[in-house]
Order: sequence, then structure tokens, then C-alpha cells
Amino acid sequence: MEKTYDPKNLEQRWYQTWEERGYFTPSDEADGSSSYCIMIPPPNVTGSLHMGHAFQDTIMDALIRFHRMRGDKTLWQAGSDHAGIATQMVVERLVNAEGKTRHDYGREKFIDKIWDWKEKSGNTITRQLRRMGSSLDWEHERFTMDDGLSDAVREVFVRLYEEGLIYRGKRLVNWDPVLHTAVSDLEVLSEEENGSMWHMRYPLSNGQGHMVVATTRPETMLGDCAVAVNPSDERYKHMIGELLELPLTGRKIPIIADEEHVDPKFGTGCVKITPAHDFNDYHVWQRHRDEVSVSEQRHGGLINIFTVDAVIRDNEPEEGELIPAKYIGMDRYDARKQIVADLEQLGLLEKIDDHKLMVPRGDRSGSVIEPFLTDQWYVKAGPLAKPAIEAVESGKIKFVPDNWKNTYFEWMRNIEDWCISRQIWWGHRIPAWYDSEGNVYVGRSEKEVREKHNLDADYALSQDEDVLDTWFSSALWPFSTLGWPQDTERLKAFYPTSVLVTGFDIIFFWVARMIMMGIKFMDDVPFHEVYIHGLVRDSEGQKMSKSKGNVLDPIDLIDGIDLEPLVTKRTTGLMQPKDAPKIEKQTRKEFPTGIPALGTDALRFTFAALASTGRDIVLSTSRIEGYRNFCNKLWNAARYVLMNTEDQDCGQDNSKIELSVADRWIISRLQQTETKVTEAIEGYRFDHAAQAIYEFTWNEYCDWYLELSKPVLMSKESSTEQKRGTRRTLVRVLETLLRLTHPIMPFITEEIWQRVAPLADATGDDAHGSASVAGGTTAGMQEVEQSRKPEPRTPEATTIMTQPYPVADAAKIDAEAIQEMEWVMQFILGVRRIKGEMNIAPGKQIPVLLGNTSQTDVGYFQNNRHYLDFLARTESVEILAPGDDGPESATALVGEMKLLIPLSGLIDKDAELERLNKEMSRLKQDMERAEKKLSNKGFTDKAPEAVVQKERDKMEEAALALKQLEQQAARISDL
RNA sequence: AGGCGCGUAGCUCAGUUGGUUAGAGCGCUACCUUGACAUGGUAGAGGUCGUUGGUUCGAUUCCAAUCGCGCCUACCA
Repeated sequence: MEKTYDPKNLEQRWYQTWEERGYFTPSDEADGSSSYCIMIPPPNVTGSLHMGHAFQDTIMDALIRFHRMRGDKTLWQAGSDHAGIATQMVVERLVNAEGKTRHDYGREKFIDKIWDWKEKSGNTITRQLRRMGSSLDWEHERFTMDDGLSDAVREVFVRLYEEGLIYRGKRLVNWDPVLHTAVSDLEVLSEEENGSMWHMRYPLSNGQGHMVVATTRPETMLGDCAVAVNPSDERYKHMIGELLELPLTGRKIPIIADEEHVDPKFGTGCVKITPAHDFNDYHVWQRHRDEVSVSEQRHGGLINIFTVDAVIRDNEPEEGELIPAKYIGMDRYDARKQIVADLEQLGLLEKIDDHKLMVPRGDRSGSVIEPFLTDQWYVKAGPLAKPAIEAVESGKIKFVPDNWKNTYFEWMRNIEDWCISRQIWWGHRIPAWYDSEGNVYVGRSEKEVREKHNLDADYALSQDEDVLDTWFSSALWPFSTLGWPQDTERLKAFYPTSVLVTGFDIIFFWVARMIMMGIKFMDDVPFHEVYIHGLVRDSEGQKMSKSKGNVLDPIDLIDGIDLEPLVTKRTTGLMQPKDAPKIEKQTRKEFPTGIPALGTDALRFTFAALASTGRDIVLSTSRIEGYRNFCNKLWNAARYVLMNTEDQDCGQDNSKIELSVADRWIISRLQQTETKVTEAIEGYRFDHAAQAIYEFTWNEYCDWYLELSKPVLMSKESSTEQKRGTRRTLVRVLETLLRLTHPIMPFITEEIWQRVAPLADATGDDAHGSASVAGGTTAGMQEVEQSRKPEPRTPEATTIMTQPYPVADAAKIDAEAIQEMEWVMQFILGVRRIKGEMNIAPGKQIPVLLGNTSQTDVGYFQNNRHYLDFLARTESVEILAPGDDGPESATALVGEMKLLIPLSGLIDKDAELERLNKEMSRLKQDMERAEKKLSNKGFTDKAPEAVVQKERDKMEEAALALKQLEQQAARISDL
């Protein structure tokens, strides 16, 4: 093995091997009790991997690998969605670069172009997913626009339509005037922006003064149909029903009373009502449209003033001058200026205040969204939501962490009908046809429609031009990918899926809709658990976004990147090019030397370690570096193990062995670690799993066990059985640790495992307990680990991926060994602390005396002499007779035993006194604390006996230790 | 406005039925290139657990109030 761990050369090699050998496809031979399935949240075909994906994929892959190793029939479903608007925009931009528009190509040719683009460029993210080590079933990769999923979409649409759960209607929608399509509420992002509040005077038609209305969008006044006041508002009560002159239009509009919408305490208490351009006003209009004063307005009061571009429209022939000619053809903002100017001139502008307002913008185009009156298709959400709410209430679906169900309920209980039509070309075309009379026919195909309605082949039908919202097909993902509407084996095996892993930002978008559709069409929930993870932020806690220039490409963390390319990457393609200098400066400051190559395993381990219950994941490269170092530690531990075991007898043939205290101790600790890690993964606490692995590997296996193995292996006095036992433990603990770690760090564990596994010889049933053992307890005699029969190992086709996941065996936990090792470690630490604090070189061998020894101390000492000499660098150890205080010495306590290092020549008297004083004051504090508790009658009366006893023990121990140290201090100061 | 969440070491975070000296990583200090690893070893410094009350024998943990921060939803024309 190389001296330093280098992820580069091993990660991609292993991934390729795994994929070639088909390890990612669910195994028919899986012997676990159940199947396990996760659907990947389909990434967007235009997308590339960001940190959120990398984090999410790490969690899913860890779960998938964990269950695969446990023997479950395991599927991680791969695929991507067609991202209607985003994809169309990408290809449209390419077409624009040719100097053409999509209309020059026409619908069909343009769609062909998108498919071409998808073939060539649509796989960026799947390549990146492979770099993350994701063990997705690529053989069954799906795409929301492929034939099968398109069938599913049509089927669902038709069935919902036939049940009356899909309908077509003219409604106000969020209209993107740049993309010319409706978008859903969820695709609109509102942010506070600076604007103005215009206060306009609307004269009373009877000449008795005016009313003042305020608005943030004065241009919409052209479409006003009324002014509303609160009926209880004394100021205006008497004016209800009177008419106002709507300035600039020559129209008269009524004053109406609306208690719900109008807050008399806000502004002037008068609200202009523009029902075709404001959602609230639309609702007011719905309440009042039957009142004569409103209904006799043009178009019943519902007056649209814009074109699809948000330009003031022209009048229809029969409308006369409904829209004043002066403004026709003006963009909405030009019209605003003009109207304000004209009002000003007429003396009808009372004032303009600065005003902050929430401006809705399309998340794709960035343009200001316009409420706009159009014909759209809707899904009636209420009936679908009801069982979906119950599924979560009843616990059929559990959110992890549990609180997220509140968010879900909040949304579901106030759900509104879902606008599913989009005025774009790329997507599932709505399966509805119209005849020249305007009749609508819905069916799976034109053929089906004609058959069903007995329409001749020459009866003219034209299909609806619109396509469905991408999320409509995503909502079907958990069953459509498995073959629905066909009744497939995969569907039977994997639906309902086990868990959905996703970010909280799409609980509404996606999670809720999958639940509704799953229950509706599969008659069962799509998944049993929803694990909601946090959002990855940069080292300053900022949300990562391209526009902020603080995005990190996970691949750059894996492979490393120099500063200059990183700066270039972050500053190109910005929505706001003016931010480039700021971003460059910030990048140079944060990464003065670029980013070092850290490897996938280190990145994955970092994600796991950060995956606690919080909402934010703050990622810093120093943290990843720490875990890269951990990989190196593991690597070098393996190197040490191999150096001492390869070509040597490690007890593979189950020949006689003797297990030392250290062997039995590390085996015990391994079992405890296995329990912790397994429980952590089962409870989605990957941070706890990672921490348990980290601590065991570094603080126990490396820091102690490997060191303790050295004297055994190096000494001529060790027996063959002892050496064999140690080698076997070295190798088997490592082998097990690799399996334990594999779900989080797949690559390094596979690489090392390939070399370690043959030495550990983890095969064969008769390995259990058949080794003949000299010495040691029963618990220690058994195998390090084996739970499930592993697959037969042949040289070419074996992998850690399909080995059994470690299962702890409580019988292997040797409490005595743990206690004895605790003593050994305390001894060694005591000596080291004295050396450290007395400025004695750690390597210097020194004499040690033991005072106040018990029978156990003497036994432990004799058993472990070789460890103590080696790790504490003792020159000699002498046990003092009872009552003998020995010469003046520096002191450490191991339980009640005194560990003495004679002062002569070595130790500074004052320094030792200082040390003792420090230790004594610590003990005194402990005592005081305990004493205070014990002298409190409330405590001794009411606290549980065990707690009180614990306090008494503590008190006693501290008192004893204090006494010993006081004596010691007295002797030294007498010198 | 409503809902959710968070304030613990310089930084990032653990701390699940209230009871050890409140832990870890990174960073910091001193020493050590010893034979798996300087991407390392050894020893160490560092916290009135946001604030204030309450419940309790006992509160980082439970309750209330308060301050600060973040997110989501709905927004006032």
C-alpha cells in the first residue's frame, strides 16, 4: 500500500467495476426478510449536481448500501425529470444563438431539438451522481418523458377527468409575461422590493368631492370595476351605492361594501377593485358580481387590460373605447408612468409615498408575475387531499423529524386547486381534443376519443396546445417508474417504497402530491417515511446560490480545484454580471490557494457527520479536510495491519489462538460500536453513526489497540498462539470495521477490504466458535463478527458491497476485559501526564513505584507488564510493601493505587507541588459539590437511591484520593 | 400577522424520558520527525449552556416571559 491515502486513483475504478458487475440492480438472491426501496427525487435533466444533491444522495446511498448489506432486496430507483420550462429555455437559448426562435422551427422540430440536446447534454448530473458513489439502479433508469411514464400521465389525467377531479376553467393565474405561460404559486418567489404607494383621487359623480384610493400598481386602474369600503366605516357608510368617475376612462364605477377585504384602519379605508388583475380583488368581485352596479359594468366588471406580454391591449371591435386609446400598446411600466403623469396633471394625484412591497417574480424567468385571466386545466385538490392528510394523521406515513408534519398539514388543510396546464411546448401534451364547436373530448389518444364518441375520421379535432406541469408527472414517480399502469413485478416488489429522502423546500411541491396520487391510484401510500434533511449552506451560513457566487461544486471538493478556475467558474453566467468583482474578492479570500482534492469518501463522511436534526448544514472545507485525514488514518491503520499479517499466520484455518486482554477489549468495544452505528442509521442519525465510527477507529482501534498489538508482535516472549490471536484480532476487527463503515465511505472500505478480507477469512459456518483457544474468557474466544452467511468469495467477483452488515453479539462483550483495559490505560495516561507536566521527554524510560496496591492491581500489573513497559516507557516497576510510602515522588492515582515516579534527579519539587495542588483543588471542588448535595435533606430523601449512592461513592473516592495527594504534598514540601 | 426552528468552547455542532468534572471536530499553546500515519503523536488551555423568572431536593434539559437570529406561509390596498 502507498504511504498516503490517495482517493483519486481508487474511487472511479471501483465505481466502474461495481456498475459493470451489476451490483446496483436488486438481487433476486437477497435473503433479507423484506425489500427496501428509495426513489431518487428526480433531478432536472438540465441540472448539475449541487451540494444539496450531494448531501441528499449521500444519505440515500448510505441507507441503500446499509440495507443491501443486510440482505434486503434493495432498489434505489434512478431517473430524472424533464423540467418543462427550464429545459425549453435552455434549448431556446441555443436556438436564439443561431439567430432563430423556436417558432422558426415549429413545435415538432423544436421538440426534436430538445431530445437531441437531452441525448448529448442531459446526462451531466448522472455522471456526477456516479462520482458520488451512488449505487443507483442505472439499468432501470427512467425519465418523466419516456413512453412508459407518458402512458402513466395520460392514464392519470383521463381517470381524474372522468371522475370530475380535473376540469378546465377561466381563472386568474400567475402569468409569466416573458415565458407566456401560467406558473403555479410555488414557482413564484416573492421578495421585498422598494416601490411606491400612489394615492389617487376618484371624484364622486355627483360632484360632491372625491375618494382617495391607494395602490402600488396605478396602471391597473384602467381595469377597475368598483371601490370598496368597509360597511361599518362611518366615514363612507352613507356613500355606499354612489358612483365615482374613474379618471382617464370616462367610466363610472360604484362604491361597494365589502367587510372581508377592507380594513377601515388601513390607509384611507377605500380600496380600488381590479378583479382581472389582483387575486384579492377577484375574490371581492366574486362576492359582488351579482349586484347590478357591478354586473352592468363592461364584462360584468371583469375587465382585462393586458396582452400576454403585459402590454396594454387594444379594444375589441364591440368594446368601443373601453381601454383609452392613449395607453394602448404601452408596456405596463410605461403605462404606469404615463397614467401617473396624467393624473397629476388633472390634479387627481394626492401623494406618492415610498413603500416596500413584496414583488412576485417567476423563479425561472425572474420577470414580475402578473395575475392574468386565462383558460387553464385544474386538479380539484380537496378530495385528493383528504385521504392524504389522514395517511399522515394515522401514522401510515411518518415524517422524520416529526415536526415537519405540521408544515404538511398546514399546506394540505388549506390546499387550493392545482393549475396543471402550461403554455409551453416541452412536456406531456394535454390529452384533450376540441371540435370546431368548442366541445372538449378527453381520452388516452385521439383514436380512443373518436371511438368513444363515435366521431368519424374526417370530423375535425385539434388537440389542446398546452402541456402539463412537470410536477404532474413527478407526482406519479413512485409508481410510474416501477411500470404502472402495467401490473409489474417491480411494482409488486417495491411499492410502497420505504422512505423518501428530500429537502423541506419541496414538501408542497412534490411530497404532498405524491402522497395524493399514490393513495388515489395505488390505493396505498407511496412511502412509509419521509426523511427531511437540512439545507446545505456555505461556511458563513449563507444559502448557496449562483447569484451570490458562493456555490461549491461537490466535484471540485472531490477532485480539488485551483483558485483561478474556481474564480472563473463562480463569476461566469451570472444573472447580475455587476456582482462579479465582489464574488471574485470573496472567493479569493475564502480559498486563497484553491481547494485541495479531498475525495468522495471524505465528503460523504462529512455530510453524514453533519446530518443532525437541524435545518441547516454549514459546510466548511476544514471540516472535510478533517475527515480526509480520517481516511488517511484508516488507510495507515490498514497498512500497519497488512504489514503485520500478510503472508503470516492469522488463524485463518482456525488453529489454536490466545486472545489477550487487549484483543478481548477491542472486540467488546467493536460490538458496542456496531450497536451504536446500526441504531443510529435506523434512526436517521447519520451524525451519531459517523461519530461512533470515527471514535472507535481513531481513539480506540488506532490510538490503543494497534499500539497494544506492537509489544505482542515484536516480543520474542509472545507465544505463537498469542501472536496468532493478535493478528487475527487485528485483521478481523479491521475487516468488520470496514463493513460497518462501507455505507458511508464506500470506496476506501472496498479498496482496503479487498486485501484484508482474505486474511480475515470471514467465510464458512464452521468458523463459529470452533477455534481451540488457550486462555481468555469464553466471550473473547468467539469470532469477531459474523451474522449472515456471506456470499462465496471468488477472486474476481467479490465485493464488500454485498457482504453482511455487522451485527453486534452481546456475548462477545467482555466486561472484565473492559475493566482491566481501563486500568491499563489509566496507568499509561498517569505516567504520560506526569512526564508531560514535568517536562520529561516522552521517550525517556523512567522507574515507577506502585503503592497501596490491591490484589487486583497486582494481578492487572502482572498480566499487562509488557503493555506498560512499551506504552508508558517504564524503565522498571516495583511494588512497594504495604505501608511503604517510597521515596519522594511525583504521583498519579489509578483507582486507589498510587503510581509514583521518584523525584530524584528527574523532577522539579515546585512543579510537582503545583501539579498536586491543581489536582487537589479539583478534588476539593468535587467533594464540596457532593457534600452540598448530601447534606441537603431534600436530596437524600427524594432523589432515587442509586443517585444518592452515586453521590456518596463520588464523595468517598474524592476524599480518599485527596487524602493520598495531601500526604504526598506534605512529604514533598517537607524536603 | 401566523407557523416552525435555532441561540452550548474562538468556529461548526452533539448532548432523546431532569441527576458523572457539559462532550466532539476544527482552531489555539507546549513538546515530539519513535518503527502504520506530520493528512501524525503526547500533554494542555478554553464554557456563569442568550437573559430573567418559575416548577423541583436538583434545570443545558421541563414551563413562562424576554432579547437576538433564521426559515416557511399569508400578506394591507
